[in-house]
Amino acid sequence: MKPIYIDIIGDLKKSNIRPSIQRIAILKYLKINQSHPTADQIYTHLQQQVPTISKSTIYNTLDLFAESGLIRTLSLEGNEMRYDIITEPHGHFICDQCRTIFNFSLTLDSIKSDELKDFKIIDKTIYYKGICAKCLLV
Amino acid sequence: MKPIYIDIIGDLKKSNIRPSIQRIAILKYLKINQSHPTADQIYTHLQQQVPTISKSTIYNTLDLFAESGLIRTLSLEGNEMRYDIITEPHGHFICDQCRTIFNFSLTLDSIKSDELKDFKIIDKTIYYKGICAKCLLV
DNA sequence: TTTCATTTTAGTAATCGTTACAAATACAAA
DNA sequence: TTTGTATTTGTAACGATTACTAAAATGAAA
Repeated sequence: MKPIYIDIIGDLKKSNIRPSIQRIAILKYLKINQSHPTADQIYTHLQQQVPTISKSTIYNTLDLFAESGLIRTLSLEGNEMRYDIITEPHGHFICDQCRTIFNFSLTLDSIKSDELKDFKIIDKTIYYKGICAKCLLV
Repeated sequence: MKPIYIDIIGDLKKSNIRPSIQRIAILKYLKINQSHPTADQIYTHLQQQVPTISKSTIYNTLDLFAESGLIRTLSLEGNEMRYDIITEPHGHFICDQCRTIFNFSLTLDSIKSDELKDFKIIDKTIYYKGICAKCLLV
C-alpha cells in the first residue's frame, strides 16, 4: 500500500496561489478522489465541509488551477467539464454503461502525422469509448 | 482536381432516412463544407436556402445523422458541438490562434494499452491543440 | 382523389452548465 | 487599527441544447 503524500498548501504556494480554506478543500478533494469529477460533484461534496462554499468559487478555483497547470480539464461528451488532477499525459476511457472514466497510459510519440510536421503541437487529448471489463461481465 | 460525387438522396435512403428538403440541405452543406461546423453555423447558412428552417430541425437532423452513422460529433473545447461528415477514423488539430480545425490521418493501432486489454473499445477520439503552420508564420 | 394516420417541421419555453457582475468578506502590509 | 487588495458569495445573465406542442407535409389505403 503506497501512502499518498499530500502537501496541499505547499503545492498551492509553489504555484503562487494563496491557500484559502476553499482552495485547500478543492485541491484536497481532487487529490484524494482521483475520479475526474464535475464542478457540481465537487460542490455537492464540499458543502459538508465548507457549508458556505459557492458554485462561483468552485468554478473560479478550478479555472485558476487549470491555468496554473495544477489540474487539467477534459470535455468528454459535450456535456459537463471534468477536472483531472493527473497532469501527465494519459488517455481516458469512458464506459458507455457505467460512465466510469478510466485512465490509461500511452506512448504518445507513436502517434505521428506527416500532415502536422509544420504545426506546433502544444497538447494532445486521447479518449476512447466503449464498455469496461466489469460491465462486459454482466 | 478530383470531383466530389455527391448523391445526397441516395445516401439518406441507404440509411433509411426520408429525404426531406431540410435533411437534404443539411447533409449537402456538411458534404460540401467539410469544416466541422457548429449547429449554429449550419443554421445561419441554410436560412438563405430554406428560410423557414428552424434550429430544432438542425438539432433533430444532426442527432438523426449521428445515430445513423452518417456523421460524427466532436466536442473539442467544451463549448459547442461540432459535426464531421468524415466518419473514418482520423485526428483533429485545433489551432489556438485561428481556431481552424484540421484533420489528420493516424494509425490508431499504434496506440495500444495493456490496461485496456479486457475492455471493449468502440470509439477512439484523438485531438491535438497548438498553432497551425499558417499562424506560426505571422 | 380523398381520407386518415404517421412523420417531420417549426416555434417557443424550459433546462443546464457556465460566466459575469457587484457586494460582502477575509487577508496582508503599512 | 487602517487601508488596499484578493477572495468569496449570491444572483443574474448567457448560450447551447432539449423538450414540448401545434402545424404542416407526407404516404398509404380506401
